[in-house]
Amino acid sequence: MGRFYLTTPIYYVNAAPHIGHAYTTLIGDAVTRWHRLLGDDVHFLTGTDEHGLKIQRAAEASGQDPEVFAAAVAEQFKQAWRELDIAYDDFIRTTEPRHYAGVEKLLQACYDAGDIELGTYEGLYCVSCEAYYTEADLVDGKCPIHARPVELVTEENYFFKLSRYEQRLLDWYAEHPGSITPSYRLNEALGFIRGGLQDFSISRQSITWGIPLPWDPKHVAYVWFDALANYITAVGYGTDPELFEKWWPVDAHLIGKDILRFHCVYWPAMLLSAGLEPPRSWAVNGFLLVGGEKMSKTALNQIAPADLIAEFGLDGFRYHMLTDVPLGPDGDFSYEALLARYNADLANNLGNLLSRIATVVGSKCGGVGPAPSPDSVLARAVDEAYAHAADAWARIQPSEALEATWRVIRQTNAHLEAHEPWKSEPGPEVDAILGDALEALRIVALLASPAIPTTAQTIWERIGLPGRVEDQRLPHDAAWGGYPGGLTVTKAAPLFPRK
RNA sequence: CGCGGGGUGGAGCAGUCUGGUAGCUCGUCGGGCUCAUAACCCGAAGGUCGCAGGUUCAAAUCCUGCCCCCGCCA
Repeated sequence: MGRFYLTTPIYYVNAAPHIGHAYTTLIGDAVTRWHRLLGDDVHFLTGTDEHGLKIQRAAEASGQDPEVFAAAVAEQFKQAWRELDIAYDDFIRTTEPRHYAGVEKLLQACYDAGDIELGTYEGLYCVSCEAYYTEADLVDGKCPIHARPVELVTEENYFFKLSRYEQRLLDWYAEHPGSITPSYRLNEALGFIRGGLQDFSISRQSITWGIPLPWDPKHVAYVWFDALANYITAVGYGTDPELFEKWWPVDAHLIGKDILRFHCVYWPAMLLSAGLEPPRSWAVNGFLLVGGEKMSKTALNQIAPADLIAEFGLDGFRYHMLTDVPLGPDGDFSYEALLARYNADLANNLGNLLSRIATVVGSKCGGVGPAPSPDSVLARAVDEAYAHAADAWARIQPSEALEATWRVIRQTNAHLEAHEPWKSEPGPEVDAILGDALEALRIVALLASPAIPTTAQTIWERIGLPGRVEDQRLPHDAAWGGYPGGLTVTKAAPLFPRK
């Protein structure tokens, strides 16, 4: 029991939500649901990043105020998360007053610490990246990422003196070696730091769509300084000291490998400068690939979660995303994998198990579920699965946790096969076997609920259990023997019809 | 010699740190069952663990060299 604060990146409102956003957000949702089951006081934060030149221009192009433009896209994200049953506790938008207040305080704190200084910057700037490039970076004189022309920009900027933090960051990571997972991402961050850190520009005069610097309002905060701060402004930095005291430092930032540098180098340095603690951990996931190919935003957008949900159900989609895409390496999304996973794990194993149990309980026990036997061989299987799953959830590895959980389902199918209760006359022996199966199913529903909350609740009710799965408490309610017996078991339509 | 990760039966992965009969899921084939969503259970085939050397009684695992793939380099 404790408190658990987890964040997703805040998503930039230049694009509508796509399956890549959904992937990261689903991991956060499942992991925080697990922590709620543990009884932790959970805070799950997501949100939108709404400032910057790209948004300013996109808004102008569509003839809208940036506020209106950003608000519309932010609403799309909220809608997408509703459709995926994302149980976030807070959704921060960088245009909110609380964020302005917090960013101003953070800027001022770093400025007062002497870590922000005025300088001049001239460089080749890509509007899409909101980043400067060197000649060597360019491909055919154009931005290597967007293949768009860069602009020569000269302006007076404020710089954050990141160069002063090289040793402090190395020292901090030496004391917190497990803070970045997978561990090779820590190596990347360390390699980057050891390579020498350069001060980075934190303000722009050329932009109006942003947060003005408190001591020099001609300048607007550079988008990364602004965006990263969301993790503290959302929990009261600058507005509610008591709240901030409760939640900071964050337990885990969920990030993509593309933003490792900003999150694991810039961000802790900014926090140290402001006298705040760095995050406790970062979990870095790879990109979502389609058919093994790195995909563009356009390709990402062509995969509509809504269509997949219509075909496979919300939990079918959630399960696939959490199972087939292990956190760390690049994941591969494919329709074929989704279909195979759905049929094998959800229809054939989990769904079919409930069906066969319900039928036999109906025929051999009059539809009343018996209690399990205390010394069932399944009890040990469940204990092992719980231990493994709990460990995996703690390491933010949903695929591993679910794999451990699904082992119980296979073992329960085998257990039924070994004793063939459908062949026996009703009696204590049959009751014990079916009680064991019902108990295994109860615990599976509980352990799988962070991934497939709706289905877990349905199973719970079909086997006659009262209340909500989400109100159970781990580890107590995952212990063998919790199914009381004497409950009505309902036979109904398959949970996951085969496709 | 920029830094780092990886190459294991058809596919995706574990095992490598702490050498000792190569494990898991899917797929394929055979059998069983017929309670169940043509589902479930059991069994089998299939790998010289990237290549070449070395250490050792014994190497996927340790050492050396090479090939290939990938990530990071503001």
